[in-house]
Amino acid sequence: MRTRKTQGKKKKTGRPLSRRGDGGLPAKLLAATEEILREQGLHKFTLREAARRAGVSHGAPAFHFGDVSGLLTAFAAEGYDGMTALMLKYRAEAPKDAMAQLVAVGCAYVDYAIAHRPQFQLMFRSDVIHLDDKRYCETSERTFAQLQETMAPYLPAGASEAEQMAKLMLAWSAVHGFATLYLEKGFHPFYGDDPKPPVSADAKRMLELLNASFLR
Amino acid sequence: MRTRKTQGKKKKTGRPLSRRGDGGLPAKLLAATEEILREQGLHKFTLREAARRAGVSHGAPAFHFGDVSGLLTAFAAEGYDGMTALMLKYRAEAPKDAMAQLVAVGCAYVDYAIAHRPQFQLMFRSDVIHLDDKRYCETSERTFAQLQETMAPYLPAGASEAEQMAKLMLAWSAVHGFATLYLEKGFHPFYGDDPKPPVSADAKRMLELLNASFLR
DNA sequence: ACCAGAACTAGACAGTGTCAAGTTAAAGCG
DNA sequence: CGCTTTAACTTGACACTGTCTAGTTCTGGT
Repeated sequence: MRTRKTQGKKKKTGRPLSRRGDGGLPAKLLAATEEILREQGLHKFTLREAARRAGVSHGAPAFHFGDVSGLLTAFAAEGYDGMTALMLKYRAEAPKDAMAQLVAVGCAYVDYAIAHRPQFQLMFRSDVIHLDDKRYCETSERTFAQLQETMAPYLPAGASEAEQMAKLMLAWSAVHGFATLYLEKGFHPFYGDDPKPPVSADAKRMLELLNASFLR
Repeated sequence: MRTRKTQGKKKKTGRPLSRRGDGGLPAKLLAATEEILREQGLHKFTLREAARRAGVSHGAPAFHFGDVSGLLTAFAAEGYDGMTALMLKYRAEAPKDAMAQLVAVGCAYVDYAIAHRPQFQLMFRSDVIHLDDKRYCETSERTFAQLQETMAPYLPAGASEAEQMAKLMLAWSAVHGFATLYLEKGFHPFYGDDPKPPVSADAKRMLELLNASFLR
């Protein structure tokens, strides 16, 4: 009730922003958020530090995002967008058969998680995010839709909707669980303890295994 | 470096604890932690509030846990212990065949996560926990060992160690991912949106499906 | 020329984690 | 018994936080 967003930024002339800005303080704040999260982690993230890095006063973020959760929610939503984009990219580069498409989506999921670790973690941190945020819901559903779409060929047409949903959830669970454990527990099953191996290859082999043994 | 724990509490007579206590301020603090997390969630958890609920001054927790992360780490370690205990319980109640034992472990994993939601979430929140804490590592490894043990019959003896590890990880990923998404995203695949159905049944059906389609 | 409103700034407040120093009471020892 | 040590706290201080409220400045529209 306090997010004074007034209305959209689609007036002809664009908003003026006092003197300095080129128009994008929200964008700057989101960039600062990423910086801080990457450097210090979520527990050391601070609204005021974000404002500092964006070069504005400590009260400025509240105007655009209302809340510290508001800023983080927006950042998480950006994450879903990025992940969806990566899924589409991988799919476009992959062969058109069902298996390759599904692997592409799974790889994008894991790769994005690894490349944007704190953002990915934030995307599922329900205690710090406004789960009912409109943009957050939309972007998150769009990501899920990709998974659903590429899983479709593997869902038996005869089965009940519940059974199909379950299988879909299981696939998502496997990919999500892998990404999570990879990040939070430092698993590198195929390459031992070496911390910086081709992580993407890790994900790919995991997904191949998933396909080989799970999808019939 | 500041956790003045001095040495163990195993002197003959037991420590005196000024006047009030029956000996267990750490235990009280952990109980208070659980209470707060359950009521308010992690983002509203406060060392001082924990101290308040335990009836001590705001500086007291630092003496036993050094740090806010120290307290949370201890609480997370307790969580691994509880989960291990639940696994053993379910396994004891289940038939002795490999499949039933594995299902028991998986069920315990998910059931524990649902029954102790904030604790489970904390157990994997690497940014807020001291990952190198001794007790945390021990308990966490003990939990993992249960999974490894019950998965053993399903790991092909001929395969390389890496391949076995991968399969183990995949199973863990599936169970962990399911629990996580269940909690963070509110999935109830088998019962629609009804928020309070027999959650345990949800988990069981998911695991049956996992067994049926993943484990050959 | 004027006004409404967007996009901030500046100040204040209660509450936080951490630290240093002080306090209390029991344990150990002669 | 008196004396010292030490575990287990308490108290007070500090810098910093999120949020609120009240200005301030600048702009486009009329």
